[in-house]
Amino acid sequence: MTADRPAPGGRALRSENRRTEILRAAMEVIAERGYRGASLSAVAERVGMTQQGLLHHFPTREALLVAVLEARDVWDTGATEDTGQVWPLEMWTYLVDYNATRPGIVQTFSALLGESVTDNQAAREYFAQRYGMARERAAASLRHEFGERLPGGLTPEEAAPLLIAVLDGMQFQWLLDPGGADMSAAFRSLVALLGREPG
Amino acid sequence: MTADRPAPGGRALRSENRRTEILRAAMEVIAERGYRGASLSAVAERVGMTQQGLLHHFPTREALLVAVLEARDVWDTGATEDTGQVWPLEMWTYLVDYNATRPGIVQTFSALLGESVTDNQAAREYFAQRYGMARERAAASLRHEFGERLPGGLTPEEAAPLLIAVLDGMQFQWLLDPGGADMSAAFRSLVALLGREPG
DNA sequence: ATTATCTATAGATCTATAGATAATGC
DNA sequence: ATTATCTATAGATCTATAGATAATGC
Repeated sequence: MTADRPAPGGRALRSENRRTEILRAAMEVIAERGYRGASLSAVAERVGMTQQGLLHHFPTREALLVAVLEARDVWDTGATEDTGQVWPLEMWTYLVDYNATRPGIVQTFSALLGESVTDNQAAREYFAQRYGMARERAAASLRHEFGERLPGGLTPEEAAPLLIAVLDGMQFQWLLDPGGADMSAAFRSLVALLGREPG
Repeated sequence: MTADRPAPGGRALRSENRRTEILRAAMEVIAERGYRGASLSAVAERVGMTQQGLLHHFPTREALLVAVLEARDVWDTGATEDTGQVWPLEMWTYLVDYNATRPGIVQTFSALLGESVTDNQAAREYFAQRYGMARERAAASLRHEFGERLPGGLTPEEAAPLLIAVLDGMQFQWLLDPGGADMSAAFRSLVALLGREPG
């Protein structure tokens, strides 16, 4: 539908569109087979070109993976990153609800997370850095919302990893059994636990 | 050290030992490269045999994966499964502490969990069933420990997925940054949140 | 001229089958 | 006889390079 006719605009713009199509296809194939299983041919076929043609846009397979990871960063953290603003806790709830509407992308990144603990260096660095930032951001949100002391005597820094862990852990439970595990409800349960009289 | 001399016992016993060696090697290679990346040759080389020799013990690559998954079941759930006994909540804490002493195995199963959301049917079925059981078991533990009402008005069934999610989510954070994320501490924090006056 | 894409292909793998050989245990 | 293991090999892939061809835009 989109790729049939030549796109308008100059060469550079058309090439950019093509890259975007390839990235989308790569994410689909990674969701289905993981990065290890995502061959260049499989991605190329989905875009309607040859594997060698794909390598014109991404010179190596690794470059394609890195581009996928960077693409996620762009629309996931978006503008908030630069500004350094504190996310209200509500923003996290919104993020979970949003993720619940796009299982494909959640699946892509859950598969990549799994591979990041193996010898996939690009994925490992990406996720290691990402989690560091996520924990900091979560701690800031919790402090902003609840102050220095949370229930159970927890500090925001102690509770932050829990918040991130619940997000990730629930993604797996949900992907494996969408009817049996409710990401949004689980996250709200955690917020309910945290949003009480400190003690 | 162990594999150099012929093992004592009959043929069947020696074959069983061999299978065990192969399984251990397979888990190591899966930890390093994921299941997709774990070639029969790589596993065989680690045991000191050829890939074709390995296929004598496990007729297909898939059979080897299934055996790895079953092996985990044996010593993970062990005897508790059959008896149907309720785990005290302390048992979960003990499990986390134990896992913190064996990063290799945690890595193997985190990698497999990642692949389970892709088209790896054996892993998917294994983990889907495993999580169903884990949530039930967690709910029973929570009910036994805290009764019908937990803080935040949560029921044991609502809190159970959180407990499992924190276990899994923290494993990833810990594997990616052992110094920056403390699995045991995080789990204890969750227990602290749950073990308070219900409201 | 530059860019996008293709055909051809080298060089590495990978899984699995076929069949030979050596060692073991009744 | 049975079991464990090996050599040889078929048949599929996979990534990446080389070089040709067509289309685009200054």
